[in-house]
Amino acid sequence: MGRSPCCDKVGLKKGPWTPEEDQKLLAYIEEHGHGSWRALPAKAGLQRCGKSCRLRWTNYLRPDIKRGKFSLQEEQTIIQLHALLGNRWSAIATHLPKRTDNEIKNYWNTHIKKRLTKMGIDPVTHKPKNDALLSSDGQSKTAANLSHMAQWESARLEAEARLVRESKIRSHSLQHQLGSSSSTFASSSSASTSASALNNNNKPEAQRPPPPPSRSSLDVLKAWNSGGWLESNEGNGGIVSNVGVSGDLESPTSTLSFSENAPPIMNGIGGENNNNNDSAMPMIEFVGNSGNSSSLVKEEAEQEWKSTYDSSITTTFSSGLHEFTMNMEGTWASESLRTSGSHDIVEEGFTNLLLKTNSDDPSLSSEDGGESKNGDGGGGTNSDFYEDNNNYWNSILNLVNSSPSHSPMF
DNA sequence: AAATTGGACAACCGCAGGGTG
DNA sequence: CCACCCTGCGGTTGTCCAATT
Repeated sequence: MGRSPCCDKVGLKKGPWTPEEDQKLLAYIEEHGHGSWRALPAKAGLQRCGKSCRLRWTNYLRPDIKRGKFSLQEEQTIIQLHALLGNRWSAIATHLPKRTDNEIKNYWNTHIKKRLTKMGIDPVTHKPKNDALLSSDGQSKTAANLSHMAQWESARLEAEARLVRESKIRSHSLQHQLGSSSSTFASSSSASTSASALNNNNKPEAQRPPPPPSRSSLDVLKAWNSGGWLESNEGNGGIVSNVGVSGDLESPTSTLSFSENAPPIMNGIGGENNNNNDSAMPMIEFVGNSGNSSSLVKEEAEQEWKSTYDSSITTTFSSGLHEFTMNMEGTWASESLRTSGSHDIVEEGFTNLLLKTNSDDPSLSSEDGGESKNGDGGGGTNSDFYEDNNNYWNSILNLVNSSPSHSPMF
C-alpha cells in the first residue's frame, strides 16, 4: 500500500502538545483551514507530522468539542449505541454531538466497560456472561435479533455514509461546473471566518453530522432493500426480524428505520445538551445536563423512561417497504416481569440499574442511597439478575424505538 | 514525605480503503 | 493496473496526577 512514513521522520516532535503548538495550529487552521494535513505542519511552523496535527485538531482543538464529564444521559446513549453498533466509535460519536470518538472510546474503556463487567454483562456482546442460563427461554433469541439488527444497522450506516459522500461529490462537481473558484482550503474566503463555520467545513466527513435524510437517499435505500424480506415470526409472537430471502440474514442493506408514529421521546428538556439544536443532525437527546442537578435529571429521565416503556409495549419497526412489529409481550422480557409483578422494576429503568449495581462507583454515585429494592444486600438473586438484564435490553429497545424516524441512525 | 498504585485521558500506531496521477 | 497519497478508524501506549500505602 505504500504507506508513508509519517512520524518516522527524524526531527519531528512526538508526545504531548504544548500551548504554543496548539496556538500555532489553531491560528493556522482558523486562517487557512487545514487543507492537506501533510503539508500543514510545515506551513504552520510545527515540528509535527500531519497526522499528529489532525488528531490534535479533531480530538482536542476543534471549537465544537465539549469537554468534561459525561452526563448520565450521554452514558446511556453510549451504552445503547454500543449495544447496537459495537466498537464503532465514530458512528457512536455522530450521535453524541461535541464528543469525539476518541473521548467516547476512552470513556467506554475506563468507565462503562468495567461497570458492565461488574454487572455480569459482557461489554462486548451486551449479553449476560452466563448466557447458557438464558437459552431455555427466548432471551438469547432476542439478543440474537438485536445483534442482527446491529449488523444491519452497521451496513445501513455505511450505505448512508456512501450516499453522503456521493452527494457531496455531486454537489462539488456541480459547483465546479458552475464556475466556482473557491479554494480547496476550507474557509479561506475570509480571515474572519468563525471557528464554528470553519469547523463545519473542515470536519472529516465521517464525523460530520449526517444531513437530514433526503427523500432520494431513503428511496435508494429502499430500492436496495427491495431484494425481498421475509417477515419471520420468531415463535412466541416475538420479535419479527428482517431476514433475507434465503433467510440467513445475508443482505447487508438493511434500511431499518422506525415508525413515524413512534412518540418523539427523549427530547432534551433542559441543560446544555440542548444547545445542539443548531446542528442539522437529528439526534437522540436526553434529559438534563452534565452538571450538578443529577437528582432532578435522573427523576426526569426516569419519567422519560417510564413513558417510553408504557407507550411502547408494542414496538413498531418500519423498514421502508415493510413494517414489522415487535410485540414486547412475547419476548423474554415480559414473562418474568409479569409473573413477578415487578412492573416498577421495569419503570426503574436503565439509569437505576446501573446506579444500583454500582453504587460503590464514586464517579456515578447513586443519590437514592444505593439500597437494593429487594433488600438482598445488592448481591442479587438470579431473578434479579434476569430482571436487570431485561431492563438493560429493554432500554436498548426503547432507544431503538424512540429514535425519530428521521434519525440518521435508524 | 517519599514511593507506589491506579485512573483518566491524550496521543500514537498501524491497518484499511478511497482517490489520484 | 499500479504506486502512492491521504484520511478515517480502532486498538494500544504513554503521561500526568491524585489517592493510597
